[in-house]
Amino acid sequence: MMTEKTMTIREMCDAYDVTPRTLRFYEAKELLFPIRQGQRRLFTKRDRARLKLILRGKRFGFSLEEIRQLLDLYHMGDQQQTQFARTYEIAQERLADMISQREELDEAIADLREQLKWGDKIIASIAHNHKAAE
Amino acid sequence: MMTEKTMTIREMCDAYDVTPRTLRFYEAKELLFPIRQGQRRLFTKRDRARLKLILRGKRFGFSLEEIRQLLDLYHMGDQQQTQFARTYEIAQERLADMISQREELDEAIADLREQLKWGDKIIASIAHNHKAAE
DNA sequence: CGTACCACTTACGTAAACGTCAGCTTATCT
DNA sequence: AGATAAGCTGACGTTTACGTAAGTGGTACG
Repeated sequence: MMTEKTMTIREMCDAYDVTPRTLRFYEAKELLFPIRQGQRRLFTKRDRARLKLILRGKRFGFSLEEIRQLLDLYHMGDQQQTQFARTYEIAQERLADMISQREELDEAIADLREQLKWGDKIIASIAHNHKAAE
Repeated sequence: MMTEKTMTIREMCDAYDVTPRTLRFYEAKELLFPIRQGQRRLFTKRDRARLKLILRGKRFGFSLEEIRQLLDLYHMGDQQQTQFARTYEIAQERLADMISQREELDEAIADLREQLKWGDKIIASIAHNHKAAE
């Protein structure tokens, strides 16, 4: 049982391509909970997992507040079950969101592929001008 | 050939669930180009198509500026081909983005489904407490 | 022991994406 | 004509998600 490999703020920044400010900001917003060694922050495996989810959430256009709610679900080992039902609901909504988002994404990809095909034709017709053999 | 059914700003707001301010803002940012009848804006079919894409883009976490570039592609029937190559590149990048986002989304959905399964177990164990038959 | 480096806190600044309010037209109803 | 409603143009306010700078504290190195 390795005693929890922690990382400094700079290691985190390098590993996840974020700024120190960002990590401190996330801590202030209670998205991360690095432990302290004196003043210094030490990020645990748990923080790293959460950060990954945060960054992923952002790419999907979720706000940090929405992400925080999601994180509560992903973690809630120690939480009271009082609010469990509510969190569970939220999760199901999010799941539905994601699935419909995926459908939309599929559409968008198809659309864009169409456009590109159209673009290919144009390029071909332009290339036709200075058509050197081979 | 119906002479282009246009819509007022309010009709647009109702149809797409946005505020007037939002539509004016998008016009200012050159995302929409409603025609004018005196002062009033009249939104054409083209504007509606663009708005749909804008809203979709937002759900994917694109910025309005990124969306504007995408829109340029979707439309460019009248554009000069001078910058076509560049736009084409951008489109390909976006396509790649979307595809990788789609993969991530699959992952996220799978993860969340796992969590929910786990949640089901908890709910079951809670329900076990006040287990009234039927 | 000086200084170079990291990290920390506090605080003000900023870009994006609208919200909100005031004051002015224009069209419509009565 | 007066009132009501819809729309318009500034212009300033707000929230989110950080950036940036100023000043402080620990510590490792020559």
